[in-house]
Amino acid sequence: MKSYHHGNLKQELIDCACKLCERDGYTKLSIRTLAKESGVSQTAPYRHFETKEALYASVATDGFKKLHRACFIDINKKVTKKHLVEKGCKYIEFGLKNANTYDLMFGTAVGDFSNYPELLESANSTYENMKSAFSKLANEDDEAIAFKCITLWSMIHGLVGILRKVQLVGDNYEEDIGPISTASLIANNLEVHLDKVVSGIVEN
Amino acid sequence: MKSYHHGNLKQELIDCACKLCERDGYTKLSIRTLAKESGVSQTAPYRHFETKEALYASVATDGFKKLHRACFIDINKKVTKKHLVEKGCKYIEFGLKNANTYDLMFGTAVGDFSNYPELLESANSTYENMKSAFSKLANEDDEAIAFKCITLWSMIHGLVGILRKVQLVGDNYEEDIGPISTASLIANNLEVHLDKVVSGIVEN
DNA sequence: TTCTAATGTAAGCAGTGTAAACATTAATGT
DNA sequence: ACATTAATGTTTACACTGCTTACATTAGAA
Repeated sequence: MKSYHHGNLKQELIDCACKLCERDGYTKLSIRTLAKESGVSQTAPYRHFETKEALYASVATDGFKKLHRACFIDINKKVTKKHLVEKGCKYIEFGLKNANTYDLMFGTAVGDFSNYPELLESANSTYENMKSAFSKLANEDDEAIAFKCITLWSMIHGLVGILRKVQLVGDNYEEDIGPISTASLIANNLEVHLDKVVSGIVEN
Repeated sequence: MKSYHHGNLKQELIDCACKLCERDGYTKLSIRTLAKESGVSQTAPYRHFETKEALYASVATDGFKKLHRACFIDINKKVTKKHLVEKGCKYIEFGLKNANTYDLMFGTAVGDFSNYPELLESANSTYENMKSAFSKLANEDDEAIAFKCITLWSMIHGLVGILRKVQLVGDNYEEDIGPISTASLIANNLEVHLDKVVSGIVEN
């Protein structure tokens, strides 16, 4: 016998949404199927998410938290260039392995983050950590550091987009040197590639 | 008196779709409103676009053609680093000023470009031109050049994404030096910023 | 001029986000 | 302990969507 109240619906909806968004892309997700999945009426989710965008925001928040965990640099220990390279790789890996969630995080599905404080906070945390890391690495004023952050962040973020777009997987780069094959090369030597990039940013 | 056949429906639909996609974002576009706009029945568009994705593909194709025009470097003349910087700026400007169209071009709304040959071709043309430009600039093997292309392209593409995400417009960067304000700084000094980036890529 | 392919329409299905009115239950204040 | 309220769930319904099917009109080739 099933009780009228679910008990933990909100979290279950989020978990389920995260899974489905990542599996099929967020465009395929419907509130109705989500409700069905949790064995609840079609409109029940609206008690926990005012709009579909709010649900997206929760999924994106979850994504940013995971990204943060993947890229976190411990500021209390000594920070080296290698840390930035390594965590940059982790970032890119996250973007490639969680492509659909990444779209939700950096696309336009959630319009204004400031409508969702938790999303805003989780989205900022990764950036803040990166900024702190650069601070520890070299003693510079805030502006210079922010500059470096945005430069590196752009590079990394752009690589995720481009590497995805050229659909590299399983490509044989020996036969044809073009954008696709080169993307494979980069993807398979991410660390080397990023090392160059980070060097260029750090040493300037 | 209106004739049964429209005469130029396909092109009119594309034009209208481009306009609406850019104005409201492609998610807001419906085939029905598009049909209404052209004074034609709801299902008429399906004679020209098998699916909505096909319509998106046409809009994206149009976008890539415009991008190509904005970034084209004449290969027959001498190519300099300055050209790359300048056209890089144009690229970013295009991405920022046509943000919604840009999403369609680089997002996942159109899944596999190879289903739309014209789209594939227009999408490649910019890249090919960039590759040629790098070739003229320095005599290197194809792999090295492709590497540089992807590096620059990623940087530029990433900047579009990041600059958009931090909503820089009208931001006062004197009061508070943080990520947003720095984005403004970069956006307002794109050429200087890109010059550094391109230098790093060219001279290595 | 006839036939056919291209292009248009009408009607309808299954699915969507979400609003409104109502039902049940958990939480709270006395 | 009990009444009240707020939270959470259901039902019903509206307006909208992409797309299919069957049919109508007409332009262009034979």
